[in-house]
Amino acid sequence: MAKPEPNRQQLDRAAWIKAALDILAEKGVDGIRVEVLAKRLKVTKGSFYWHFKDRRDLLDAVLETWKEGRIRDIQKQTRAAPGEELPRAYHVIEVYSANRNRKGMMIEIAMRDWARRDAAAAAVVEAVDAARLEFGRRGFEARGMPPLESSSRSLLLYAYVFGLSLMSCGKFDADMDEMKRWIADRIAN
Amino acid sequence: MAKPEPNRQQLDRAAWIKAALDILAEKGVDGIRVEVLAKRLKVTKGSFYWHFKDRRDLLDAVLETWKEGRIRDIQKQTRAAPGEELPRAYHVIEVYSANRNRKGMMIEIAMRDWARRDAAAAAVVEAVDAARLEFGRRGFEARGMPPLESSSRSLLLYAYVFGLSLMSCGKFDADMDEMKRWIADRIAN
DNA sequence: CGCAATCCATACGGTAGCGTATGGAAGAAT
DNA sequence: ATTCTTCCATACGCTACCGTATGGATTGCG
Repeated sequence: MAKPEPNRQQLDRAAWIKAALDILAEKGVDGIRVEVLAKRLKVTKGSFYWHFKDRRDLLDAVLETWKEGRIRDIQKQTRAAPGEELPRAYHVIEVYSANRNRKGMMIEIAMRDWARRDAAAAAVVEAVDAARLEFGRRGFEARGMPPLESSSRSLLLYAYVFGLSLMSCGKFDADMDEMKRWIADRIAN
Repeated sequence: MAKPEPNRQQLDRAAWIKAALDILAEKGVDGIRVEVLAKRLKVTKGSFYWHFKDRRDLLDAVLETWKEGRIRDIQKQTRAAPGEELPRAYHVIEVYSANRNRKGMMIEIAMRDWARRDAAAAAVVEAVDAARLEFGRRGFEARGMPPLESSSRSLLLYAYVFGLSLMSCGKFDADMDEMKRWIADRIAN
């Protein structure tokens, strides 16, 4: 009768996708190799080719999974705290610019590197970026800022956050925290 | 007597490094394969292993070449227009955020993705970033801004520029140019 | 129990790429 | 002219991976 998922001990697509995301964070897209994943999951690729048509099938599934997750995150935040747009801007900077959320940030970078060469990945990244920018824009507009300024601040915010994550992830200065605070203020106020 | 370079018709290290940088921009580090480069240069890998010990030797040379080029660019700009710090900030944003300099931007991204997994690459990227940030900081300080603010603006400027280049390279909005102008103003003034 | 579907292991052929070994061509040195 | 150095071609073995084919094990179901 094809019940959804009663109690599955064996691997399913989700397990492969999760493993693929792990490697994506570590090694980039080119690191996603089916035989490597199989070894990591303690199975052989016979399993893989049962669940997936080929490697590309997995990659598409990874893209779709990541996209849905990011979009859902945005929607969650949107519903979460209406009327608290200012602290939210700081929070975004906090979460993404720190060494916390390291893996998530790694995936972000890998995704964008991937998007340079893959049309499907580019489309996914673009959709996620659009959603985030729109989210940020609404936050600033809710504080009474005009449309152009809101869009600009939103773009500045996200570009800054991602750009910072690219900068070697190291510290350039002892006053990094103060600098970050100055910048967050500059963007949000 | 080993004269430096009278008139060389054959390939030398520089040719391989240049080809490697081309592929780096197109496919990322993992795209740099010696047999692929050889085919592109119309030779066999017999040539490659004459000029380089192994693939890693080439990668290190690529890193060193890129690093020296970026540092030299900074120094050139530093000497070029002292006293014109404001238009220079706009110019940086212009040059890097546009679709011009596309290949250079591609290499920047590939380098940073590379730096996630390779210590040598990370060190190079960090050195280049440090030089650029210091360059920007001096620019703002020359306009009379205090140290912390200058450092912060410099960091914001570069993080924004690189972050923007990650955002799918597509347009999110019809008013993109106006937004960029607003942002440039926000960063520089 | 027997049967069928589900999920995985094993084995195979094929390509791409690394690094080595060796020979050959072309010019420089003597 | 012979020899030596420089630079590249060819051929080889080896590993990592992809995708397929096929058989085996387990589980739900009649």
